[in-house]
Amino acid sequence: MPKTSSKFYVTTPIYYVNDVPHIGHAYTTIAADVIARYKRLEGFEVFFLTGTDEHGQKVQQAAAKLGISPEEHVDRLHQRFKELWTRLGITHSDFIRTTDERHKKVVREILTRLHDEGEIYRDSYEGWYCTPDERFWTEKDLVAGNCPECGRKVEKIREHNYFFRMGKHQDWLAGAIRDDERFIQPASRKNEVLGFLSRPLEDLCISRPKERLPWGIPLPFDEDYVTYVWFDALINYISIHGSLEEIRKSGFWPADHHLVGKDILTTHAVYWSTMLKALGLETPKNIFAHGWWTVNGQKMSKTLRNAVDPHRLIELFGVDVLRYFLMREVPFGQDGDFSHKALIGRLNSDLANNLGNLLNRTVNMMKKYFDGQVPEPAAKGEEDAPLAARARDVVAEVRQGYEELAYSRILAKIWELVDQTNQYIDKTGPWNLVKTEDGKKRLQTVMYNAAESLRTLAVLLYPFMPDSANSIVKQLGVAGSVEAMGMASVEAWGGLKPGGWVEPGGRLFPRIEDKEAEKILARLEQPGEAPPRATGDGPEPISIEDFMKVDLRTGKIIEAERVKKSKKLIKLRVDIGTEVRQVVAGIAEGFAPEDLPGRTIILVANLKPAKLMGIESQGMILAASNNGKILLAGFGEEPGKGIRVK
RNA sequence: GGCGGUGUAGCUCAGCUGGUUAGAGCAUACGGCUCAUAUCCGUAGCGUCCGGGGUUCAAGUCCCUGCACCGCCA
Repeated sequence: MPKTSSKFYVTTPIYYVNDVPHIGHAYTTIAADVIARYKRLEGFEVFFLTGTDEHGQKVQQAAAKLGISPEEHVDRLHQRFKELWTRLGITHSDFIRTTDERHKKVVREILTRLHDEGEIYRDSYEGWYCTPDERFWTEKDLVAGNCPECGRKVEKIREHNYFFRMGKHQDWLAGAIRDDERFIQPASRKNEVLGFLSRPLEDLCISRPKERLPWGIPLPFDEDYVTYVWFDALINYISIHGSLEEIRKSGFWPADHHLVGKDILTTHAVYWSTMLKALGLETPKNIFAHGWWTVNGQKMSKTLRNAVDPHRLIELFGVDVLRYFLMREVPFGQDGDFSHKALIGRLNSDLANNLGNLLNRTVNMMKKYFDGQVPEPAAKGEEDAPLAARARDVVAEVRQGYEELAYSRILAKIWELVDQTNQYIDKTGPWNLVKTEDGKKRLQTVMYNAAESLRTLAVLLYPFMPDSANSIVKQLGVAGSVEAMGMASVEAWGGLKPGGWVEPGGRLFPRIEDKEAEKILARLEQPGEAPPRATGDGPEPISIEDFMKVDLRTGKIIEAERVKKSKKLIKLRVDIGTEVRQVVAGIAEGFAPEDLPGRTIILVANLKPAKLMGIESQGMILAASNNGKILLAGFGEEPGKGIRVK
């Protein structure tokens, strides 16, 4: 593997602090940590940056809602991210906040320079402004002439702002993206960006009037404005290194990987690349857009987040198990589904049965047959060469896998060595070898090889499961850590020094037996406890416009059947006049399916369809439940089908 | 509506430039071992490779078309 540079720079996005960290944040950060740890094992000087994005309207609003200042809000929230990273064993080199003076200094430097060079100009534009929402909309955004967000009236405002000449970069950027396989990954996302660039690229508005939005970095050349939050935020990737001059000298630019969620790919691929170009800096070598996690097939909601709070998962399963699951379950770049069931499956079969048991049986036999000392290899056998060959092959493919950030594939590959080592033990049969003198000679080699294989595995697994990897080498009686051994130690077979004393350390990964799994699932996957509410006893007051966004319709139930394997759910077909909807309702504890057809109910007709137990539900019916008693909302008289309810 | 993608075993997916009996993991069934976390090893089954048409000596793999789902943009 030729090294082009001994320095390696990887980033996560800086996370927006209008929300507490959840599994999605953890995912990106773990992915970055894995590659960072791997590169360190390869001997690179690694810079790994994460941080928080603390300016902008939503932060200001979130703070206002809590009745505290933006400063106080971001101070509190950024801490939550730091805490989680510590807990997840994240080895970032620095943590940047966009409110750091060191960051603001570079933002100002960049703005001044681009302004001086004419890359930023002042202009006016007209738009439709929604005062309560404090948002601008274009003509096309408007819904029936009103604000698409809240439905209220908008007014036409003419406003001055500053613009970055982004449009002129369209052609070279499209070319660069098209011609460089590595620039934007995965390929499917690259095509989307090219699609975006196939229509005219406009200049970017990079300011907001301070009177409207004070929470941001003032423009150095016009104090009446603050910097648009994205323009401010993207600069974090270089502001960490100091001035523009220092960035060039640092050796950490261009970045090797910007890991981002698919939702912010365009911003990075287009805004950021053109900003860099205007500054005379290279574009990053790679921007990798990963997918999103659903939870049990559903989009993550606040309620569901409660069940997949990273802290809770760590408490239940441990850091390494969580890291392993997230990296293994889904190819990086694709969307995936998180479920506790799948996690427990991975834990029990991959980690406990295959890997954990391999370590355990090996260490145990070493104890039993050699008083706990790693033996010197003695008599060779035909089983040896294939094992070493497999190890060599796996190491090579793991290295290749990192080139593409193919985490899931890397882990699958590593498990080929796990499997082969279990097979090796099985074929050689140490428990038979121990019975004869010749056999004992052979046994020495067999046990040595099993241990060497595990040592190799520990090195390969370290980026994903650092604590477990170090526990493996410790149990094998290896002096020193995996960090100290590095990838160089697995290039050739036989790096393990005989003579070490094994230290049985108990189960590396305890299985979660069925009964316990059931308990965990029952507790977590049912909707369960409501999430804590920010304020008051009920939801906040809403306007009549808010309410009118809900399309309530009368409907007649024409069919009802129980959803298999569900206690609560009934699948309904509801006639709302214009069409028949399939609706899954959680009312089975109050109604028998046969009692439902013919009843007129109220349906939320414009609810986004969702899948419950794999069945699509196109709406929700209104019902009240109290202590297990469920009543359907309805009418004293027959209103007819498809009537709007308000 | 425009552009792109996906549809392969019960589940999740791999199958590069078309070529011998279509693969992996999990799940299921059976067998073996006993060092080990009732673990491990082996064997087996199951697939109209979404439907239809075409190109070819040969198609899961290429072309056309239909259906379903998804993504980006509008």
